[in-house]
Amino acid sequence: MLDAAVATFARRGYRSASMDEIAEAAGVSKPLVYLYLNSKDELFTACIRREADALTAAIRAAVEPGAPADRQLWSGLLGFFEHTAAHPDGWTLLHTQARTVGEPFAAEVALMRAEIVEFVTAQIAAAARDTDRADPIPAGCEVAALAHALVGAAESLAGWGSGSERSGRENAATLMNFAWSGLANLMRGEHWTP
Amino acid sequence: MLDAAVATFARRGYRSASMDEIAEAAGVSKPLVYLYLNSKDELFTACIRREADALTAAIRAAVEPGAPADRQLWSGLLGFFEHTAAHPDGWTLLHTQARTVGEPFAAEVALMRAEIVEFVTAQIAAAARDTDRADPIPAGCEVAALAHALVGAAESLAGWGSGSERSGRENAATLMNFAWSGLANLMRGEHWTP
Amino acid sequence: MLDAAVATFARRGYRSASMDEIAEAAGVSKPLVYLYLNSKDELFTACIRREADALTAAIRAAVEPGAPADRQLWSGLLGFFEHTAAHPDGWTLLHTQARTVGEPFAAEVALMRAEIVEFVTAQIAAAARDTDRADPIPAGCEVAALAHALVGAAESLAGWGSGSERSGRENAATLMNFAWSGLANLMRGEHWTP
Amino acid sequence: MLDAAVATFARRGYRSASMDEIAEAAGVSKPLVYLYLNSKDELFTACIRREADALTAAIRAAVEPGAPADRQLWSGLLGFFEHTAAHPDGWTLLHTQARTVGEPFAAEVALMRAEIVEFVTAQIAAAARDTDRADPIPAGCEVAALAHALVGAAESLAGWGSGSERSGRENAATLMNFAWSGLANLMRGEHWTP
DNA sequence: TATGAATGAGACTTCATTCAT
DNA sequence: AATGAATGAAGTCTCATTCAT
Repeated sequence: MLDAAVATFARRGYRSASMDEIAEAAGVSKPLVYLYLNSKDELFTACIRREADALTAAIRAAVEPGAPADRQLWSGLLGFFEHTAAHPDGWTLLHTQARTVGEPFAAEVALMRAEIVEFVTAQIAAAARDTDRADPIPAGCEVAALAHALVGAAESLAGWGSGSERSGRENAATLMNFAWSGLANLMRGEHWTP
Repeated sequence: MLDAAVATFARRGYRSASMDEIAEAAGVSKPLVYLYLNSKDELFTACIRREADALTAAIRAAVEPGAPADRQLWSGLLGFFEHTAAHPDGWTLLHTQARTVGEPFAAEVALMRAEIVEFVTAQIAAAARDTDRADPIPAGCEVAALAHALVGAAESLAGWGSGSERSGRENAATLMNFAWSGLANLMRGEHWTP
Repeated sequence: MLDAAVATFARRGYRSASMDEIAEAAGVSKPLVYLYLNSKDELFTACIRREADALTAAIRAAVEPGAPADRQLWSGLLGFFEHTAAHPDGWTLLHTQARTVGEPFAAEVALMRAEIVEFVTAQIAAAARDTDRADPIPAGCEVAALAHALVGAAESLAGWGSGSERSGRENAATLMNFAWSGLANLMRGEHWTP
Repeated sequence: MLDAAVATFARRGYRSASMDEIAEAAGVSKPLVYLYLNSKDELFTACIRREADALTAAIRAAVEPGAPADRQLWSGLLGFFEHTAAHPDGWTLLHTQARTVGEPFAAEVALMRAEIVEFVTAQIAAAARDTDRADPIPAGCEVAALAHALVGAAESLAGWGSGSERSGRENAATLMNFAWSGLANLMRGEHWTP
């Protein structure tokens, strides 16, 4: 029943999706939906919560805990791309729809995103620690900004990949080449300056 | 009048924003809105179109046509970050709201985004041409993917910057260090492999 | 089970009381309610009928059959006030709720009220017969009207008494002083005229 | 428009009366009703308020300010009976329907009723003052109780009169004979005791 | 040109009522 | 005998859209 709701919300948005539509997609009657999930709000929250948990669980399951930072980031990205590709509706719900409805829902998603950014930040910081340089990252270019940029790039590729037939491996490899490699330079002291 | 519509749509979303609200925010009567823009759909389209044009124009105005690729990308990013920071409602409309409503509107935004991706792609390709290597970019890591990743990273930083007080220069510099530098490695033949 | 229904109907009204609520208050499942009493209408009717019968029975049990008219009226009023005070939900159901729903139910209550009015009328008529005057009650001031007035006064005191802590004896005494005494004057030929 | 609402609410009750029904009775569309009176609650409140004001105004207009107490009571009763007979729906709304819906509405009506009881109380008290007896009314039989009884009797006759064709004069005369005359006895020291 | 006034259509939600067990 | 599970029908309210002025 949540499956139908996720699909409908993802395709039509919170406001445009009607409870009639969701109930029909689920193959049940509308009052039944209200019996299990008490209101449209609660239904939407349940959908978000389920998809967010599924995504973070997929990422957590993919990373290899003890591995070096680049290896961890790589496997996390792989998990991310594979899960979003396998659950496009869920991904649309989280990335596109939930942020437009209002505070309580956006906050739910922001929490999940913060968790992912946190993970990426930790890997970058770990890599920075491994360098022998005292101050590996230049001013105005904080780790958090780098992490945000990386996550944004991943989100963009996830959305783009769903159209064409890009594999998760390709997307993850692109990001590692693109970003991680840039980070390495940065930490070696090679900045780009205008 | 479009200003009021953009602000209202950005803050409340397409479905939640009522024509009453928009008319009141514009300080005119509702039938007048219908006189100039015939329906809610057309009004929304007009808003998207105006904001999209403004953003692409700002970017175009910022780049220096004859400059080297990295310089062009840098100035384009600067234009992007400064315009989105100066017009947060417009940016929210394009990035957050327009994609949730449905095909015709999402397509409008996709067109604009394609134009930006195109510009970035061109700069990367130009940089690749300047290299003396025969095949500067490895398979599965097409230029388009790199461009998409870069644009996504920029979008993410734009949204993030609005919360804190990050300047456009900082965001642009972060991206150049992060991404361009990675590209340079790539073109020198240094890949990251799992 | 009827107890729960009476309490719920009295407190919430016919329409607002839901069958769920009643079933829960009775501590049984909803289908069981439908098994014994086939519909909400029938359940309500059964409640009314039971409370009406209980009230008339209480009054009947209170009056002393052979006593003089004033004594009979007094004891009947006492029975009325004591029963309504002891069963406030039942009284609310009959007096306040049943009349608001519509014809079939209001008629049920009207029947009970007619019975009470009838009893009062009989006492007034008996008192009139005891007078030696030929025409003890003036035109336009029929016995039935007097009885209706007396019953209305009693109903009003019953509702009022439930708020404060008035005893049934006080209420009954008030009415006897107020009304019966006026009747006595009337039968002695002393009218009030504008 | 309020006329239609009063009629519908009086006949069907608050819960059973649908906004569709009211709008149709008023000969307008439902949204128009919502435009002027914002919700069912507010509409009901407006109806109650209007009818309550009309009734108290009618009574106030009927009494002759300087007249003796019995004369004032008589004319007040006359005003009451004539107004309720002329506006049976309004009377049903106030007396039967408004009390069953819930606190805010019942309170509105209770206020009006308190005003009427207050008026009656004042007349009885005035009459008591005119007596030369020190303590004209026996214990347990407070003026307030008498007033409540009298008002209840009037309400009962108002409801009864609407069925048959009793005139307001007849009803008022009945009450004066019935009650006022009893009061006179009371004040002369003639009690009824069991 | 500009608007006050009006409405058809559709949304969320509730509830009396019934099966299958 | 008793109930968990399910639904058709109906109700309150909102909103994009249009006239008459």
